[in-house]
Amino acid sequence: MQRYNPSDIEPKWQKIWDETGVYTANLKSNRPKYIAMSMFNYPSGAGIHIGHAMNYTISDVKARFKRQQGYESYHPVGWDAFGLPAENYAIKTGVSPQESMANIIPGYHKQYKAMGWSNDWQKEIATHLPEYYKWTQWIFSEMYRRGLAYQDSRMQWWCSIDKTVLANEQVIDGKCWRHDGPNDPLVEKREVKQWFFKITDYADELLAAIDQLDWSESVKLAQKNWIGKSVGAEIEFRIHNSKDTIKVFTTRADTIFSAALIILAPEHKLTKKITTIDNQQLINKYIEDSEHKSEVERQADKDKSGVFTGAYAINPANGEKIPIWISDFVLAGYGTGAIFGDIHDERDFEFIKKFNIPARVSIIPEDEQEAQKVKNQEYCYSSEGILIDSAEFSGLRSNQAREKIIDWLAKKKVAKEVTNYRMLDWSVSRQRYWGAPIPVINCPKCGSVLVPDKDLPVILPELTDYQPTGDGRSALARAKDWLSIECPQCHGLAERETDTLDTYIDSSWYMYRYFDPQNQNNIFDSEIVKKWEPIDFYNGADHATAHLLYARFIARFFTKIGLINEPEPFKQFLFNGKVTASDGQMFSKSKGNGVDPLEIISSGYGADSLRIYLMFAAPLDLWVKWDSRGVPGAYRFLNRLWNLVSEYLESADGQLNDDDRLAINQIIHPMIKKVTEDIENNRYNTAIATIMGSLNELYRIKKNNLVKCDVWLAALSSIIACVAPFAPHISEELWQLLGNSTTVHRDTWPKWDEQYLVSEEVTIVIQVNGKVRAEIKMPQGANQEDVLTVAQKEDNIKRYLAESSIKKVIYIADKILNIVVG
RNA sequence: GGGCGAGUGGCGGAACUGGUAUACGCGACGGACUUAAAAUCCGUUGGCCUAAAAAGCCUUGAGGGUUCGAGUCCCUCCUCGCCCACCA
Repeated sequence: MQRYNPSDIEPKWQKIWDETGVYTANLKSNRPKYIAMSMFNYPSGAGIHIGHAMNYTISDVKARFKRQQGYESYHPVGWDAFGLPAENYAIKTGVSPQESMANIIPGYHKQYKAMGWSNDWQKEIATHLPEYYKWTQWIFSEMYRRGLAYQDSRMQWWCSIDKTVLANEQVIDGKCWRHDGPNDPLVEKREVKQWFFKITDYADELLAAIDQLDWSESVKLAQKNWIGKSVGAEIEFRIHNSKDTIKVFTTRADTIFSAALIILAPEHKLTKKITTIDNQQLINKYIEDSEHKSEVERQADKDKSGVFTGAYAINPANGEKIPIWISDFVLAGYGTGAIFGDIHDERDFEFIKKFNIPARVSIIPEDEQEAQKVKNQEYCYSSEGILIDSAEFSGLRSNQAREKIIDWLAKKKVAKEVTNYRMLDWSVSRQRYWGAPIPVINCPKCGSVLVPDKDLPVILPELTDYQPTGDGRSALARAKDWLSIECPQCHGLAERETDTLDTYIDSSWYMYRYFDPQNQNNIFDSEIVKKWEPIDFYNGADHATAHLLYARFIARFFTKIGLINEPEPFKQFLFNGKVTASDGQMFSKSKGNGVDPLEIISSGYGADSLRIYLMFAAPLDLWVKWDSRGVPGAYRFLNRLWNLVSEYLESADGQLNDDDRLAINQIIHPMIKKVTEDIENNRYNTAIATIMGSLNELYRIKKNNLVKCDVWLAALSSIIACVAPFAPHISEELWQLLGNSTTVHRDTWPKWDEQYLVSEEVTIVIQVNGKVRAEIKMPQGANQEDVLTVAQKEDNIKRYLAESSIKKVIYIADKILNIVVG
């Protein structure tokens, strides 16, 4: 037989799989279903890199494993094609994004196939195609019709390079996520009219459902923090000599009696109105400064700054007159944009001390000495404690007083219980070209009017100039023919909306389109989706918060409108690690340290070796440092498997004695069990290690005893089937060489036989006082007395027992005998 | 600053609910094959002690504790990584 040469067999099988459609999922099958997928890819001119190889192999192994187990297993493929890179490329070169995508995507097909991923190409989707974004637009319309999409003017992050609005999560360390280099500018704030999805309506249920998810813990936590629920009270303060009132949000209503001042965010609506003439100049300057101050500067500048407005508020709890200040550490976007400051909060404490604002203490610890220090205001006491100087609430514990004080203020109609979320509504407008146009017509008479469903999709017109207009509108404002349209309501002259939808919308529902990619009349056939939902396995190394949260939101929305049944789209989510360069640095184009999977494949090692290496190097949730010697190591393993099968095929027919038969079975069956459980539990590295170990043991046995017989055939078949999810090409080749006429990739997963999991003879470790002193062989299931009797005959044990007496014996069946002597 | 996670050979990493620490792979060393090299195959490989073996001692970031027995549980400390970061 020939030597193992991946360059021959890999392309051969890829072609055959393509032609025979082994990986085409029958969505109407009666088999149990399984769908495994990784976050879909953004096609760029660079092609796939080693990180993609990692991500997609993880879900491919899962899909293949289930397919071999007899599931109708679906490993879908699609393209997250809308987004800025293709548009920026278009601006630079004049090549339309539509054309770039048409050029780029076929290259990805080749690369995906070269990696041996078992994608179902018949159901491929791409978000930039009108047949897809028609339904992205439809989702917007449905949201609008149900009151979950609205338009509002907001201060928004603005990237001066891309000339577009950014969502909060697209601002990283004060810079645009696409331009975060040292020379890139900081983001600015601009008032922009935006479309929003009311995700905050779902905040509570999105939060509540997190605990039940079978997801990586770190991601669950990130989601919780992102939603950021906090329960407290909104308390209303009258302004002295004015009819206006200021509402503040607090989670510590129990500290209200020590309120020393009110602090407003500089952007707060009342700031300018209440400022007294004497203070106007300073206040205006402060507001102006903080507008220009970037988020980075605000954060870097931990030192508290602020200006007194000259106005006073009345504490509704005790009638005290307290000053109103402004400071940029108070965030306009959270709560009411105003707080009451008191000595029991670290930040307020700092502020009060810095500006010498009179303050007093209302919570003290139980310890008398400490209480005295707190009363002397030596440090900030922000923990729970006992109330003092708090009228009828004095003496209560702070955690109990909290609710009582809110009730009391509520009766006076100056407070109510409120829940706040860190998460804001989802800004879905983008002033960019390369996205799904928002299906809205702006009519001078009727205002915003939805494009009727029958006119969807609103096709994105091709342009010659893709540069945003710079006035805040996308390049679509230049497409005059496209822009002007008759209003569907009054039939007067109107204009189309020039904003496009955030690409996170495209990716928040794509998993459902996979089940019915060609449907022209509906977003998808609910019956099919209800059969296939939820996604059984999902993985990725990015997007722990935004994408997953938005997908969960859309799934809940779909559930409410009856399209699907499962409010949670992803049953299991694995947040896998990334691959970095050997020095731990991220791969990047600018560093030129990238590793090209296709180069490794074509260098002769093949995709199978690359796949094995990536899955073997470390547990899936750890980051892997690329090691160029890893792939050759994986290749050696596959080569050993190849050579063993070759030798078997060239050997003569024969019989094995009972001992050898048993020995081989006792290698293979535990392996099957371990590999099955490990893949199930996403422990691919130990699954591969187990197969390697078994192969090594078979090598030890084969020396004199390799003959063509049922036991060897079964052993080799099992090992090939177990390798198949990781190394699909070599296993298919060897499978066929062993005489099979059907593929190894369907219905071939071996079962283990319990009788071979235990051996008749076991090794028992003999310890004296917890230290290993001997090993003895005993029949499986021997009792303590027998083991002890045999152990006492061991020379080394005798030495230890000679001078002391046995005080106690601990026996763990078939494992350990510990003799305690004194 | 807050939260989460992790520290195991020269390296990546194993170790089930406390029960033979270092599986598997890489690297290194020795041998076979070869004119030679690569590839392949066989063997050795935590440290100390030893010519070698046996026996023994030490070893899972540091220190302490619980236990017959601790990488695993508890306490204190150190280091690293990731995420969030003035959210009232």
